[in-house]
Amino acid sequence: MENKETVSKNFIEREIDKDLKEGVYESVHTRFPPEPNGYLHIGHAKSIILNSGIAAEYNGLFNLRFDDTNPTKEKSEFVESIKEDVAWLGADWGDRLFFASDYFEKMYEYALKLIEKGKAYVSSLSAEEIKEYRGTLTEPGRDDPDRDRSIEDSLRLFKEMKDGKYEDGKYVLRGKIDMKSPNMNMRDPVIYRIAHLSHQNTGDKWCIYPMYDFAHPLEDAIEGITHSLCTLEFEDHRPLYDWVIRECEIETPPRQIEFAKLYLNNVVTGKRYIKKLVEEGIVDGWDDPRLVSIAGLRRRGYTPESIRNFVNLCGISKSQATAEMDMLEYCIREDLKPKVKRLMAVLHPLKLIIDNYPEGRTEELDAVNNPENPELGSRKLSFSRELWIEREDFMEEPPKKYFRLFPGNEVRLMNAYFVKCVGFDKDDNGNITAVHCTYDPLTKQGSDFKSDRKVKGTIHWVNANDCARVRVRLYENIVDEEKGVYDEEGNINLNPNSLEECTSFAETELKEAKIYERFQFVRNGFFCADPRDSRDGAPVFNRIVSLKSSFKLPQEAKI
RNA sequence: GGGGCUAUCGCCAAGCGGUAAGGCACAGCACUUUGACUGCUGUAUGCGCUGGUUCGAAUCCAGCUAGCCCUGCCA
Repeated sequence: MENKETVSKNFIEREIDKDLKEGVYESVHTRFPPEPNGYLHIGHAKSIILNSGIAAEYNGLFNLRFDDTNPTKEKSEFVESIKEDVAWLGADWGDRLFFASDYFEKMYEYALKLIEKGKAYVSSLSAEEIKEYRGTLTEPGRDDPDRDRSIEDSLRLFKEMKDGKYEDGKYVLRGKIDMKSPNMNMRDPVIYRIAHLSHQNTGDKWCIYPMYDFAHPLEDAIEGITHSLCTLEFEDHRPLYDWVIRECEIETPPRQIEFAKLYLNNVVTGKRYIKKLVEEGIVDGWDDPRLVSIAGLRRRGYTPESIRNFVNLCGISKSQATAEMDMLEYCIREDLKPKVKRLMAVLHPLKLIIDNYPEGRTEELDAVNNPENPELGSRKLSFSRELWIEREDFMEEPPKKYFRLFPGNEVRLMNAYFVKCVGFDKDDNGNITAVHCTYDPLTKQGSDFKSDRKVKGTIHWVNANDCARVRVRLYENIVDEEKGVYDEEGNINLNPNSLEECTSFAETELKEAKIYERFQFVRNGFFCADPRDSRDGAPVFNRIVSLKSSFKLPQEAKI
């Protein structure tokens, strides 16, 4: 179900075509370089799918590389979760799983080379002083007092930094470029810093670590990356990227191309905010189904195909894009439509009594699992005098154009009979407790019953005497749509109704639902069971997407 | 006297000098054993603004305006 009909190429593909045509590169090699400091979210999915997709499209290679050059933020626990998510999305890195930290030795040698060429020097300025010397956006910076330190001195000092002779912050290695550059990144960027910390991959072997701007181009070069695709905020870094490549005299220079990040409307994506939600126990964790982390989407029931399709649908450009949830939901609907069984269940039950159906009698009915896909087979349904139907499928006083059950009206019970409402029971509080109807045996499903009797509504039901009790979690938007995601103080607007768990009834088949197996049930949703959401061994179903309904109840109508 | 990038329908997005693709969303009709799905129809005389070049401009030029990013020993 991939949208392979790429009518026109995106701007990155056009650039690559040009490079290939001009012989700049002979083949294509891309990479996804996450820092292992957190969980992946929908935004990362775009990069993963773009990078791996480009490689596949051009018969090239794709690497997964952990950009672990800062031990203060990285943890190995994230490495596994990232690998899992990338693999789940279908990106294939083959045997090319790398760690930037594996190149520390080579990077160190390149740094030595820069010092020897007079292109880098050891600075003894403090962090505050460096900031002060850097100038501002509108004022040029001033030269570092150590800028003209001799090559021999810098070499000695840098080696001593590496040997652990100095405490954190004492010295720093800086590239010698241009303190007056309008591009802040070019004002003698720090290239190496001292950090006496245990690294998740290299342990205590190093106490100096390269900065991103120095490390990243070298990582790309070492792996033979041709096209280094990253997000827009690195555009200003490209001159520095190219500077490193040039000064380190890389024979086959990789090329950095930037694209716009993907944001989703009305969802919380900021790591800081998600962390707060997790810490305050508002959500279960990083994989809470209400979040758009890859793990959350997976648990919520999204398929990798649906996410890939979504990313492709969004497209690649350089203008800031905020996609709507509707598009993501469309993609999961499209993907699941032909793949899942369509079972029945009722979320908010109301008793339906068929007055003219013999008491104690039970019959079996056949039901096709998915009319669009015969391969999914059929199942048996049990039918008897008392059923559960959806509360909103009955109205005492229906508004105009309501064509489900109301006194005097006839509807079809899906996969069963026509049924005509003949009355209803109310308790002392005026609540409807049961609906009475009569059925017409001639209208049994599958029979060749024909008549000019038109029935406009078809409703779902389950046998009250033989059905599964299931729990369903209904997810609403995690934020208040009216107010937007954040208020003026930066607090998240939480919708208190973002999660509703209700006890419902479903076909018995759902009781033994396999993990991650998806069903389409009740007139309004796709559902998915996740092992973490099980209660007493029974699966809890998550409603992941609403189907569209063109009938909206009037506001004042009561159900 | 900062620099870089972006600007085409409510949301994405094609277009690359020859007279505005497509998808999502929305609306209407038809069909229907899910008010779903499917099918058909409709939706920018307009491409941030103002000028200019041209037979012809969303596309080229000039000047504006708005938004995003950059002053980590983060990535």
